[in-house]
Amino acid sequence: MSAAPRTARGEKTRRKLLEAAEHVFAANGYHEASVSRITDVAGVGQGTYYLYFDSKLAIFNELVEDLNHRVRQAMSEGARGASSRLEAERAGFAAFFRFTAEHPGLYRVVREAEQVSPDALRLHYTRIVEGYIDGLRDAFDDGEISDIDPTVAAWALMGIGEMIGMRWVLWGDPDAAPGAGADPTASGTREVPQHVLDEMMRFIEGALGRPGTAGTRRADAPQKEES
Amino acid sequence: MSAAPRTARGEKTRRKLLEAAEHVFAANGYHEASVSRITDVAGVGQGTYYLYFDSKLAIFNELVEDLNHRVRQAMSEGARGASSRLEAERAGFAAFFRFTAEHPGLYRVVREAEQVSPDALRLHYTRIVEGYIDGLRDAFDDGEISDIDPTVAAWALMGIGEMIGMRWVLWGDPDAAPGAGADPTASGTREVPQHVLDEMMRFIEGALGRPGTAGTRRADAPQKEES
Amino acid sequence: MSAAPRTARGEKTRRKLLEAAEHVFAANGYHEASVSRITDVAGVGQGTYYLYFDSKLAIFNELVEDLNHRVRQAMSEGARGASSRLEAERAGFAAFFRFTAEHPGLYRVVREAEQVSPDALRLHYTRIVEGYIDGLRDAFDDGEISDIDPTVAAWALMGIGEMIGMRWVLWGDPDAAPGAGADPTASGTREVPQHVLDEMMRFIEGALGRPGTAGTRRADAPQKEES
Amino acid sequence: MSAAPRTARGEKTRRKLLEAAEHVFAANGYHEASVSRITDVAGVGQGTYYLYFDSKLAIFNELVEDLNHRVRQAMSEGARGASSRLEAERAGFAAFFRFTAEHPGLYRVVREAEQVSPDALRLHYTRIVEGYIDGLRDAFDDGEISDIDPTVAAWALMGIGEMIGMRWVLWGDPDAAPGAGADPTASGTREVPQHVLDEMMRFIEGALGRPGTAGTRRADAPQKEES
DNA sequence: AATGAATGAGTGTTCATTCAT
DNA sequence: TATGAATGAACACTCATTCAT
Repeated sequence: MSAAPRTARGEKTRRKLLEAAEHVFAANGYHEASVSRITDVAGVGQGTYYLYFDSKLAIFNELVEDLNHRVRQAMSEGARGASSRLEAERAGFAAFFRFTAEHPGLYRVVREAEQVSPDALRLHYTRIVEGYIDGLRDAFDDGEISDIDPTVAAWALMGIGEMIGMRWVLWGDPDAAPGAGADPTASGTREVPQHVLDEMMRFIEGALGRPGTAGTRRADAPQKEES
Repeated sequence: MSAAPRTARGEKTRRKLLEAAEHVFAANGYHEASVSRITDVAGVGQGTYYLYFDSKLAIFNELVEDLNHRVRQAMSEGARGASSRLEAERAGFAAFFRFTAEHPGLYRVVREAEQVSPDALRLHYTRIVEGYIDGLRDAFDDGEISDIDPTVAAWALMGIGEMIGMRWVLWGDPDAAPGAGADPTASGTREVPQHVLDEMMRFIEGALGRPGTAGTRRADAPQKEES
Repeated sequence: MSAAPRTARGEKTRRKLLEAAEHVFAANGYHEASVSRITDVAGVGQGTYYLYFDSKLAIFNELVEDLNHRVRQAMSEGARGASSRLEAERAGFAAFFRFTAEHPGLYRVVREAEQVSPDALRLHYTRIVEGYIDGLRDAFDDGEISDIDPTVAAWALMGIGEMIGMRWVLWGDPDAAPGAGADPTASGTREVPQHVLDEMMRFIEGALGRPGTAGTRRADAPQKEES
Repeated sequence: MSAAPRTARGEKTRRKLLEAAEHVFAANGYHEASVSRITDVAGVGQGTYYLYFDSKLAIFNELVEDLNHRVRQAMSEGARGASSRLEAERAGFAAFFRFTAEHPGLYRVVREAEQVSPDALRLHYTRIVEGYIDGLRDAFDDGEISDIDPTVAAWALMGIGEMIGMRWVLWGDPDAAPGAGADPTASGTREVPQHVLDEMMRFIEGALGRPGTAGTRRADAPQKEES
């Protein structure tokens, strides 16, 4: 049975393990990572691991959780201070891409979570999507966007960000030889090109439409979140 | 070294292995699957596997390839006979969701490919995206959509389909108890609700804009030209 | 059960298998070699092998036997026509080294036989040694060498040839980096340097002593009676 | 990665594994031996093995190394206290044969090393030979032997010892039925008969010759070690 | 709190051999 | 006579987890 650390020393050990796990999972993916590699990197004994975590999965879940907090924080910080809804949206995406570029392992870890810990994955996406939904609701209420179902739109936005991020941040140069972009050790400093971000925003802007215009005809049938 | 089957019997065995592999990978994911599980399901000896495939990875790659052909075929068949570009688009997505519902393993396999065989994954997405790009180019040439960069738009569409599919086809009912949607053995017959498909298409329709305008020009092109 | 070939075609197939086996065993050693590699090289089906040989070991034994005939033949041919016993001895060794150089696999195969098929190994050495014994007996009878026990001397000669052959033919250049001489694919064309052969013969000549004396009598029997 | 044991318990386990490996390799040869057989004999779990050794080969190499130290030690201890060079030589050989008789696996292991770990084999022989070379040099300097090239002579001595040891220690009684001497489990208590040792020493004594006598005529061309 | 030693079930893969055709 | 398909036991090696200290 793992236990919460009861001392400052224990607290520190636990943090070391989490940090080590992030690196190891990011570099190798869940299955390639091993508990002993994590404890090596953390500089603690193998047995120590099980003082703080019940299993290999436990630390992974915690990591996904942690990553989720951090992306969302990065996104809302990025969006903060934007002068318009759309600008905020754009800044949020940019922050997301930046975070992905700086933590390419995030992507790997999260996508592998699908097989490893589906609940963690669902929670991760759902929380981000909830942020989008709130934003879309507010935007609609403020008359800035059309009456599109915010839940559907939010998941669409999630997908757009994920795919564009994968394509331009993780894979990087499109002309790279096959295999190159797949190098897990490739530096994650690639940026989404300005032009791509622009076009993506045009796409989204169009999608979300204009209030009181075409595409808003269903205002009379206000959407619940769920179908 | 694996060999292509030289006899009808061998051909049959190879097919049995591929089918077994699809089920086993779909149910368990790549890492949880084992070659011996595959050969058990196929009803052949373990050694027989290596007569046809060089490694565990080899059959996985072949499977991703195969799945890629099949989704794309399903999508273009679904889209065939549509009376308009948008209808075709919608039919394509519907076919994609149907395929996903019928082969939930597709999703699992393809997403895990990111860790396991990144090249296979890239090829998979890229091929689908290329189809989108072609369609978007034609649509633009025919004056049906705005001048948005087709590559960016195509990846956005890919993301939308992927995420909506994950959310509504694979996870199914949103109120399901956590864990339920993750059940790998859960039947894959869920459909994307009509309303979600509608809203998603509204989103896309808006995104791709109106011909002769920027995607954002849409507001000043009043609704009379609404289709 | 294997069978002797009953047709000319069968005879040819059997020979192809033996030749292939020689190459494969020589290149890889017994354990690394596989029956399927042999049949591949021979250009026949795997099943065909078992028409002619009962097991993997069977062909190995036959090969050792065959090799034994060939070295002995090479040695006696080499020695033929020598004008004196010692010259014959030297020519025999030279032929042995030449054979080893041309068939480096011989060495490998024979030495591995120790673990694989000890009887074959014993027979191999014993037969060669018997040749030495006969020669030594004749030499003694002709008053050319001392009265040393021919059996002991013969085994000593066997050891000398084997070790010198290993050291100078198989390992080749003494300054070669470790690992280099071990390369199983290294060409076996190295020769025992003249000087080494000379010194080795001096060694043997001294060992076999002078007729009518003990091997150790030699010092007081000065060189005038040198043959 | 294997690790050096950090505790007394670990030290003990490592030793148990090495001892078990010696027995198992000696009895079965490298290829027939299995890691699990070794761990069974050692009485530890399979995984434990890999705590101490990186591979099956690693323990084999260590064993050859270890055996090498032990034979050489046995040989120099055997030779210690001999009153003359020749007596020392004889005592060294006798010790070698005794060691072989007590550790028949030595032979098997070392000779199989040729296929398995050629570098280890070369090192093994080379080290023993170096001891011979030193002895021969000293003997020459002391005027006890002729000027024969010490390197060549040393390898010849190595070969003589090896072959005589194989013939009389490992195979034992010459009239034994074929197969008997090959029994890997046969007790290794056989001795080289007195007569054989005597004759072998006569052979060697003659070979090394007397200083300033026939057979030494090449004193004017002092030998370098290498041709 | 911390550790390193120990475990054993499980993995992908190989290969001598058999057999139906 | 010849074959290629099929087999399954065996192997080296890994790793999440447990435990005595």
